Amino acid sequence: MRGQTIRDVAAAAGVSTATVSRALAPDKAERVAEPTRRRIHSAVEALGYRTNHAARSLKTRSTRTVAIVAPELANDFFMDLAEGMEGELDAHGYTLLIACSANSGEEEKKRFSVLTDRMVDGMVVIPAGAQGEHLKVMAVRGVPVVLVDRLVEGVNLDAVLSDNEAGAFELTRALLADGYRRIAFVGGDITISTARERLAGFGRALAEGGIRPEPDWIRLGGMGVEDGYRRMGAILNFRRRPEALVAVNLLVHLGMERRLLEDRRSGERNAMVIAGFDETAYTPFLPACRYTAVQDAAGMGKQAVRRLLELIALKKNKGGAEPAKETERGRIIRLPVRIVRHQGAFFETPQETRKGLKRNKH
Amino acid sequence: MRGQTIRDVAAAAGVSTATVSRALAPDKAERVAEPTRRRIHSAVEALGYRTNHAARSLKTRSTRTVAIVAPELANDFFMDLAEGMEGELDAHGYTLLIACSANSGEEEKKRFSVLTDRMVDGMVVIPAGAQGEHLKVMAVRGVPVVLVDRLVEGVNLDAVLSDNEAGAFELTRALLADGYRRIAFVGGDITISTARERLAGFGRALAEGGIRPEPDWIRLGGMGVEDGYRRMGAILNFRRRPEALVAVNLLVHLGMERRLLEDRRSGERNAMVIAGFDETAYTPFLPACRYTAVQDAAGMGKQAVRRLLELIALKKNKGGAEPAKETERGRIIRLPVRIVRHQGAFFETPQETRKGLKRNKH
DNA sequence: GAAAATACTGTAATCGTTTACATTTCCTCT
DNA sequence: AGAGGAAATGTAAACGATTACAGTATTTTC
Repeated sequence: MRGQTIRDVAAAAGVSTATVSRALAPDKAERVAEPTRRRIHSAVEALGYRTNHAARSLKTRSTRTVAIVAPELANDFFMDLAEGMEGELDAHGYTLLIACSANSGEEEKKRFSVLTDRMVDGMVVIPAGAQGEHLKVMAVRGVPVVLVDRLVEGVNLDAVLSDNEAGAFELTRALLADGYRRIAFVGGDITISTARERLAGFGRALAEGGIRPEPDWIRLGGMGVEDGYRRMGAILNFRRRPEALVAVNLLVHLGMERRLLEDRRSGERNAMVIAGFDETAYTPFLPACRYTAVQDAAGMGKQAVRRLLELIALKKNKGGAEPAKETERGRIIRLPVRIVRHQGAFFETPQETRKGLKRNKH
Repeated sequence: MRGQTIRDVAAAAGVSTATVSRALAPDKAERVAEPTRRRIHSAVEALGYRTNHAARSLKTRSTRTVAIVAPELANDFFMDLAEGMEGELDAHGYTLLIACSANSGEEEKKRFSVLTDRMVDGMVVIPAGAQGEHLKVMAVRGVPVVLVDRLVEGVNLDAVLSDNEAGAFELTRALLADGYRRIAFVGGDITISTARERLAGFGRALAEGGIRPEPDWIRLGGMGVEDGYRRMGAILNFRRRPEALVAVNLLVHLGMERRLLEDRRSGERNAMVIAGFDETAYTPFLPACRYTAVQDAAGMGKQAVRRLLELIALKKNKGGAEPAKETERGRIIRLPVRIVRHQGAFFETPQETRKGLKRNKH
């Protein structure tokens, strides 16, 4: 069992190793006469031959492997993304390697070097921060990279993003359409492109609705659960509270809901509604959740992989001499988000819900 | 930049390639004189040499890569597991490959063959079903495999499991201690070891509490959200309802909560509480959730990797002639679960909660 | 019908390591 | 002092594929 080589197959099929190699090549439809090909394939079958990828990689300088580098693995968005990637990769005979940057640029850098050592053909990166010196290095070295979820300052790498601006815009507009006028924006690290875009969409919707944004109601800062929790706490202390809130992302949203839940447990009856990004199997249980802008994470993974495979092919053809023409770099693919309406768990009955709201119907 | 080989390093350091190779070997502390080693390392530094893993793998027949095969990627348990694995692997200079079996044994088999082709050194598998002919093949071929989460009939592979019996036992006992007497068990595909063990723990707790289980209240069948939803529907139609429910797993639990949420939306005020397995960031929002038995998924990943690395080392030493001595196979590691009490979101105030329950304090 | 193009196959060098075996040097021991 | 051994290093043959180049048979072209 140990060690059926291409030579054994060649012998069994009565051809040379070159022919076997050609008959078995994955992408290039090498010209091998049909009968020969059949003979080779049955020899392969009979001997149980399996091509040795290490040897192949050594020669071809490619591994048919791409990596995903994410700040953390335990994260809904990431999982869906990975699942989307895996599907698309598998269809092209590639395998997925995963690495976790633990939310640190330093760690991210280390992973990159390990991964390039392993000769991954390319990588999809969810950047850990807003900076990316190390990413620039990749770009220069000519390692195919596609960013996902957010952009990084100072490097023009290809990226697959959601249409964040439109998402936040639609979300806010939906709230406006429901009659809410006093709307706040919660959370968001403004150094991160995603947060900026979403805030921009929020602003545009307000403007379009003829509403002057209240400065106090734009509570920026942070992208984590804790941040949402704290910002919500601050808002609850306002004498003049907003009726509706747009959360910058899922984690912030979650923190906000947590805070509201506590408040409710201590007897308060707040009727604020939240519009946020992304949904999970648990969204129906979020007490205040009214709208979500759902990113197509799996689709993003698929697109990212497609683009990455393009880059890989491109590089192979150009022999890697130049680190990919600048003109072709920095392409950004935007995927639309889907707005979904929810019945927050607090709104037990439509009656209660309506009662709880102070709508200013216009 | 393209192609600094070990030969270049050898030349720069004034030694032979063999010495360089030895100085750079990862595990075996090959004997190389200290000054030479230093010279080599500075040459490596100076040239920016990076070892070519494809070449190394070709010679050593190992890739320092292990794979995780899971039924689906988008799953809380899996993510934590993967994160645990990744950490432990990284510490040993290994990388993680992920593959998705899409809940199909057929697909799982395919993945196995792709992975062994890629020469992963071993794999951690969350089995897709209860059968595992293909897994048996692995065992025979001598590919190191560690199962996680559940056992598979007819193969005695190593496995890392939670102490499911104890978990269900403690969960049920906690309910009993709270005064609940009418307790049901919901969901569970009895061909799956995990479900069997949990049901057994449930039964033992009832027995110990001197309670004769009501046959109608053991609603087996399925391990998914849909199953929980349906079973819960059936239970709600009983004339004689249980006061508390033990869910076989997180998905079933989730389905049950969904059903309850709907019921509540239509005006019902049910006061049933649920005890289930695993918790997520969303657990505080689950309306009826009173207790959870939390598996240490990350810990399981870590343990699985440890055992896997042991198996890999073992195999290397024995030269892979025999497919690992039977006596050493089939080791099972059980990790304890942690019982956590929750404030289901339905129980707005302790008063309401108490009112809602028909307790039979003894 | 000869030349040129085409289709298929073979020969053998090569990718960059590892490692068995050989060699050299330098102790240690009787 | 010479044998025996240990320690450090070197030599060179693999590992198992790919592919440039070359060769042969079969068409196509004019």
